Amino acid sequence: MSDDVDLKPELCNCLAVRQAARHVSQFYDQCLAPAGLRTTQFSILAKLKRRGPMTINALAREMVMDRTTLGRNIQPLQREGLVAAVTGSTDRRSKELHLTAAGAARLAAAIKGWAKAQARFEAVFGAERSRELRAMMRAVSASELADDLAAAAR
Amino acid sequence: MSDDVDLKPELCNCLAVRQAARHVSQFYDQCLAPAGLRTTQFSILAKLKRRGPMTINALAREMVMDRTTLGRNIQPLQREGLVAAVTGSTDRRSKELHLTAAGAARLAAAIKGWAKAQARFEAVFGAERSRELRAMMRAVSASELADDLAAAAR
DNA sequence: TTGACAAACGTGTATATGCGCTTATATAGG
DNA sequence: CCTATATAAGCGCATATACACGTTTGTCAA
Repeated sequence: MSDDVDLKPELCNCLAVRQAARHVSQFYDQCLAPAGLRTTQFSILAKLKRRGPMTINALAREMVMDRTTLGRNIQPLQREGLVAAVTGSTDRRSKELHLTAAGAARLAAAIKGWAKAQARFEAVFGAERSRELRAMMRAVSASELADDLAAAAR
Repeated sequence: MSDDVDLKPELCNCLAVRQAARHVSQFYDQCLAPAGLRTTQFSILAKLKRRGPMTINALAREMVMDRTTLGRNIQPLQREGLVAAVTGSTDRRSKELHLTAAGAARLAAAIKGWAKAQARFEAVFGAERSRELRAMMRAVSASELADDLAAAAR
């Protein structure tokens, strides 16, 4: 054997998911651009709409996103007045993120673009296959990959 | 009906893939960190190893990545001498990316970490399911989502 | 030859991503 | 009450991502 491991990039699960994410993100971004939102921003507003006010930590967990990443992602939204961050009433360390009226309006305006992207995706990929894809992605997002790592470090 | 579209983030194909990509990337990044490489960097070196010297455009296409993104991603690799960029011999506009000896060495050192990540992923997710996942992701990456958009703009 | 067009790449700008470290606040134990 | 510890969030740093625009170079036809 020439190498320890035969280096076939097409076997890398990480690369596969990242490439797909780039491709899909570009498409959804194009569809949302007329409304002045990126996909990440749309997701944040949609979550807040559906779940109501949440702290940064809680929202970050739901988004499968680092806390500091979310903290930075809300900055453009705050600047535009789409999201308001208020100090928690019971815990003054925390900051509750609220969807503003302007935020709800922007979200409503963007839904057309999102629905278009979604429809196109399912037309190309198939509704059933799309369901399978989402289920698989959810399983990946929920998988506890790093547990082993922590154990090995001990 | 309350809304034009019922706003269920769990139906968004884009969000599902992005979240999975974040989660998996973090894990692979942790496994590659001891070798001093990010997953993107590892992918680039691996591609160059397997395919030989390539131009920025060609490599970007293969990575399902914007040309300018790749151009910036190779900067840290150039700085560390892992990749060399030389002006194309036949076309002086193009730049051929070459894996250096140091780059090959770094790649070899990182393969252990990658194999560990890969093994852990397949242990958690299953080998067969992982194959399906990669096939699905490749299909997504290859799908021509934006064609419609260009047609609609006409 | 030269001028129009296309292709390859770089730059400016903005957002996205996460790690390590720090600060402010809460909570439990003594 | 006060201290040790845990938790919420911010900041510095570096990389990742892509669009709009500009520059250089190649190509082809008049």
